[in-house]
Amino acid sequence: MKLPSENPVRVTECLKSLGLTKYEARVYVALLKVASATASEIHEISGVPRASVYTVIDQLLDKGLVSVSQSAPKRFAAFSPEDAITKLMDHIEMDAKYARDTLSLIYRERMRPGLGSEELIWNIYGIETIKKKLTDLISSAKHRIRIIAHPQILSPDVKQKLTTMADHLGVEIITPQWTGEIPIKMNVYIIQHPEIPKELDTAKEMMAGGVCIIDGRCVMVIVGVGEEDAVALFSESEGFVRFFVRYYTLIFDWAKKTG
Amino acid sequence: MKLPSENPVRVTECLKSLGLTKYEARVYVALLKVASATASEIHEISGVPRASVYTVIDQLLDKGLVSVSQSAPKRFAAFSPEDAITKLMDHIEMDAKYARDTLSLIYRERMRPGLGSEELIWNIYGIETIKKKLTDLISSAKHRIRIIAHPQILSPDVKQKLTTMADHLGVEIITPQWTGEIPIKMNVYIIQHPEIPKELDTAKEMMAGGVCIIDGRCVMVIVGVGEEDAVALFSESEGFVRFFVRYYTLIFDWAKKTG
DNA sequence: TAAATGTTGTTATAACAATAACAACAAGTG
DNA sequence: CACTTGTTGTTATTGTTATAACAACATTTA
Repeated sequence: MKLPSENPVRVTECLKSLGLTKYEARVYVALLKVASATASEIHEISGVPRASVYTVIDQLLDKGLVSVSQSAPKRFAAFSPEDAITKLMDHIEMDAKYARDTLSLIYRERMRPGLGSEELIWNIYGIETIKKKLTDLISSAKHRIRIIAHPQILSPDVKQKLTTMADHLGVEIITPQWTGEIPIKMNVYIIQHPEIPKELDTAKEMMAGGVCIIDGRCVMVIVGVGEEDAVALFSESEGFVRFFVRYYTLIFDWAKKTG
Repeated sequence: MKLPSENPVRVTECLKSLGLTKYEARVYVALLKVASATASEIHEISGVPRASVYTVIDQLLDKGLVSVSQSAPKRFAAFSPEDAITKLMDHIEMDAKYARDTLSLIYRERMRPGLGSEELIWNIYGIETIKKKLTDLISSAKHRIRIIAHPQILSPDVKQKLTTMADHLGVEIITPQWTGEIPIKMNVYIIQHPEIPKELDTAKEMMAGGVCIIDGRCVMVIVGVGEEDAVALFSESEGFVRFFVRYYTLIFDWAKKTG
């Protein structure tokens, strides 16, 4: 298989996630390199077995990615990548729309919004999912937002949402670092090297991520913030919330005393 | 499997084309119906074997579509369809972008643009592909566009493109029907019930679709126009073009005579 | 020219990989 | 004890990949 120096495996994998099989992807890519080709030539360029090329071409014809000339021997040609990718994506987007519409109906009909039972503690994995959830939580606040946060957690989206919310409810943030201007209506406490009181030693690693308390109603605790190990806990459980409100209050008082 | 009355198979198929397996789709849909559920409850709602639910949930966790509470027994909950579908689509769109960029480089490096050898006659399948190709051809005209077309072929896109091109080159259209206003610079000949001269009887079915001649350089002949049997022929072959230029001229002269 | 060789298109079979489906077991709970 | 939970392993199914075989036709060779 003679593909150029861009990563052939990666482009094949990408085409696979657009709905092509490995052979379809390889044949399509091979045809992009030439004006037209016979099945044997496609076999030589792509490495797909010659006898299989015919079946694969039929599939690509069905998908509208290639065209055939009924010459002897038959010759085949690819439509442009722009057209082909657009065509594949249009189909996927239609499926996505149907799924979204149908599933949203189901989701709205269920008993209760949110993550479920109040007494449970939920694990949320993945830094993007965590940030998304955090932004959603901030948006849902009605009275007060209290945050202890490592700067990595304070993404532009999160900061922007906090700034917006600070216009009509209390927002307090304790962080070792804040880049940019502090919005007028927000209370930001910057602590460069927070020393945690000894009695809270067991919660020391909590400072690596953050604690976000919304309305004294729910809490999100961000424990790991790496790309692969990003984990957050979320709960509406009274006990859980109480623990972290106390924790926050302690840190907050201590932060006010030291700076 | 107790899914509601929307087509459960269809939504599962749509989720599969977004990258989920059948079991993943079923579990995710099941979780959308409840605030949270244990593995046994998921099994009862979705029909996925209880022992398999655990593996499937792990996969959905990796994909960020669900969340877990480490209670006893564990409970699981779904993120909203909007978030989930967006997440899946973002990933697919990244793949599409990479594929598009990479393949476009390849495509531009090949020897010759277009559908290939001039002497070949290319089959193009699918009404949307045909319309797209037709629009592209119209765009590529340099001197003159001559069309015999059934109204079904004259989609808004095609008409718009023709109107644009008519501003700086000759556009002639013979059609049994034209909806809307005829653009000033375009020559449109409307023939309500075209009677084809006897000697052209063999080409009678050609009138069902159309013939588009670009610059006397290439021709596209649309033969079938149904959703399933839409086929067009395209060629830059001199002989092919000559035949259809003659055919067009005959029809054109005859159309001018009969009004 | 006939025979040998090569090419094309089609069909069938085998192998492989991923998913679906099922079975079994240990530990914990009521 | 029966039931539930979580885990692991095996089997069955399906779709894709890979290979083999053959007939018909085209080209080359002797």
